[in-house]
Amino acid sequence: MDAPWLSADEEQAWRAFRRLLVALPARIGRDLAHDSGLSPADYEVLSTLSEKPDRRWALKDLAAKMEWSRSRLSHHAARMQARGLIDKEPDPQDARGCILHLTDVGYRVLAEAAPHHVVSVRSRFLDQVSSDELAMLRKLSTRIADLPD
Amino acid sequence: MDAPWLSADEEQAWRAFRRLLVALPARIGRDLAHDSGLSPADYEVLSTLSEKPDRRWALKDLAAKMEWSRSRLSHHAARMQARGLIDKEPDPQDARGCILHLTDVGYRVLAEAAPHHVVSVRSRFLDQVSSDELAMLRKLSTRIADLPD
DNA sequence: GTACTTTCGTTGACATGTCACTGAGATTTC
DNA sequence: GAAATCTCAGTGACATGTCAACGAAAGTAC
Repeated sequence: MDAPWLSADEEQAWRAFRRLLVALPARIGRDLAHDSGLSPADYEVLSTLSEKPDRRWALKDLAAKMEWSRSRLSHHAARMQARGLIDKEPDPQDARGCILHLTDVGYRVLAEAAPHHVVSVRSRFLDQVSSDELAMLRKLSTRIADLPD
Repeated sequence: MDAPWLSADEEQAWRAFRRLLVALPARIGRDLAHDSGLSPADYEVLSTLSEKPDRRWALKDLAAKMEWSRSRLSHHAARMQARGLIDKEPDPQDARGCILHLTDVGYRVLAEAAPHHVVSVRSRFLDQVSSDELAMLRKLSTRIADLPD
């Protein structure tokens, strides 16, 4: 086939980057589970909920904010509710809706997890890149992630 | 808590990079499934197998090469075998062992998938970064991925 | 206000990956 | 060469995520 192909440089860069795409989240996720018993998904839900002053967020809005499907968040919220990390309230604005609320337990778990997680992100990622590299990576990440799906 | 925390720059860079970590594999994986009916894991197995002249690889060596657990590869190979993409042979060197072999069907599926996949990787990733950025990304990725687990 | 359409959260079936364990077969040690 | 140890592939239970449905409730058009 006279397919479009990758140059040696592109091939090696893509391979190296793919390794990073797999290894970095795996390592940070493992740290998180070890330190706090939370999955990366748990942490994302808890930390996003905690951003709102009343620790409440409509399911659909939280799903949109995290770029999750509503189905995924519905499943995950059910599991987190069973563990007491969040609870659900009816939405007074919309009888179909559902408000997720970070419980005190959830907040304490998050508060305990956060500093360990920051150490993990630092040691496994931030400490390894220069500020120039970090700035470039940020621009590049935003540019690519902002492309249409 | 007087926890170690992230600066605004670090925080934004980490957020942007996390978006990329999620979005890029998802998009390329969706393209792959749409174009070829293969998952990213399928593609990685097929393409790695195809690198050997005889299209054969011992399960443990293939798992090590791809940095997968043997359990994961065992499960995945069983599914791929059921679809006729690969088959399994006893290892003449080691009666515990298992040789995975890319079938003709698997090879054809890979050959059909590859050019589409290259287009996808190009349009969603390579075309979006300059050669300087790509070189930096490669160095940075290798440096981080090579850290101990 | 009544039908059509859209949105919301949930559900169930399914695919994938992890983990702990197993039995068969190598390898090492003495 | 027998016994202890390690390695290999496979397995089952489980957690997570996707997808296509669904019923209920809003929103829209007429």
